[in-house]
Amino acid sequence: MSIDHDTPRPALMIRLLNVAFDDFCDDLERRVADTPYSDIRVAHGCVFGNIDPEGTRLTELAARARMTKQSVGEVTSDLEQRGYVERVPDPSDGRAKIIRLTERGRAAQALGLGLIDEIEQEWAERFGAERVTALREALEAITGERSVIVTA
Amino acid sequence: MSIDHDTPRPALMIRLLNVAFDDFCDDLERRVADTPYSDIRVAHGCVFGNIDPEGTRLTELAARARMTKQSVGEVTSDLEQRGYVERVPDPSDGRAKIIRLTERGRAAQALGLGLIDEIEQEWAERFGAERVTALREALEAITGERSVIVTA
DNA sequence: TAAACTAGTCAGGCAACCTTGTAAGGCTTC
DNA sequence: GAAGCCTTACAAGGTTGCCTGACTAGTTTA
Repeated sequence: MSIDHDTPRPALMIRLLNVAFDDFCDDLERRVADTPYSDIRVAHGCVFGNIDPEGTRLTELAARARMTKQSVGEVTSDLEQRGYVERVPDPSDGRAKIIRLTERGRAAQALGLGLIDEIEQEWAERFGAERVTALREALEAITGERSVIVTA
Repeated sequence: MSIDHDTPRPALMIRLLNVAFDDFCDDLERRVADTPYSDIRVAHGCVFGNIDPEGTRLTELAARARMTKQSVGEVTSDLEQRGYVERVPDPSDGRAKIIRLTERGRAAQALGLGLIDEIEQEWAERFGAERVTALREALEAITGERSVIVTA
């Protein structure tokens, strides 16, 4: 098996996805660094991006984030220590704890989600709104992630 | 600052990109595992995906992969040990070495690139060709990665 | 009320990156 | 043609962000 090296090859899809995601993360990181919450890293997103307003259990967070409980637990401890979340016992189950945003955590979350939307907005301005809409539509179809229903 | 929790929120763009990329990697990993090159991991792609047919210097590979020379050097050593690439001295520069695919490496590369295209193809069948075309078009525009010109 | 299950934590590990430092070969400039 | 600076690669060691496995404590089921 060999490859034709004379015809220019379209970029590999895996690379396109990788670069796009990477660029997004870098951009987000830079923006977060310019806020009062500069100690937050992209990895913290597994909590901020999946937690319900009334709080969420670790197991549930992990499932949503597609990560292990241990990993999310670590991130949670870090956020707890920094004052962004707190663990309170779940009244309905003695084993469980509810992870809940603190006031500071809520502010940071709102700001972070805003920055994420801001970047998408800027992509639309720079590269065309239809293009970014099509991107979103395709990604939603492929990943099966339509919308996050966060009900209070 | 606070968030409206009653209106369902569209999925975050960063999550869409993350999940899509992750799914792609997982799929690729599974497919590679069913080939004679099952010892290849996605991280090896920084070499396979950026190397020229006549070979490429470490520094150049690192630049294309957007990684440090050290990281790519590690991956290269690993691939070298497994017999996929070899380091030969660059005749035009005594300091440099050219990283070149072995016969086995070329076969693995061809197979891997084929699998990547195969996944994109299947996405097109499952989710609609126009959708995947639009996805590719948008990603190319956003990342600035139009095509890989690999000339022999 | 014992067995089976579930929630969370602790301990340990590993891949994939990074930074810093060193050595050797090349280019430049006087 | 030697001094000084850049470039190429490598070596050592560290960090991040995940993972698996083993365990404790509480809950549900038979």
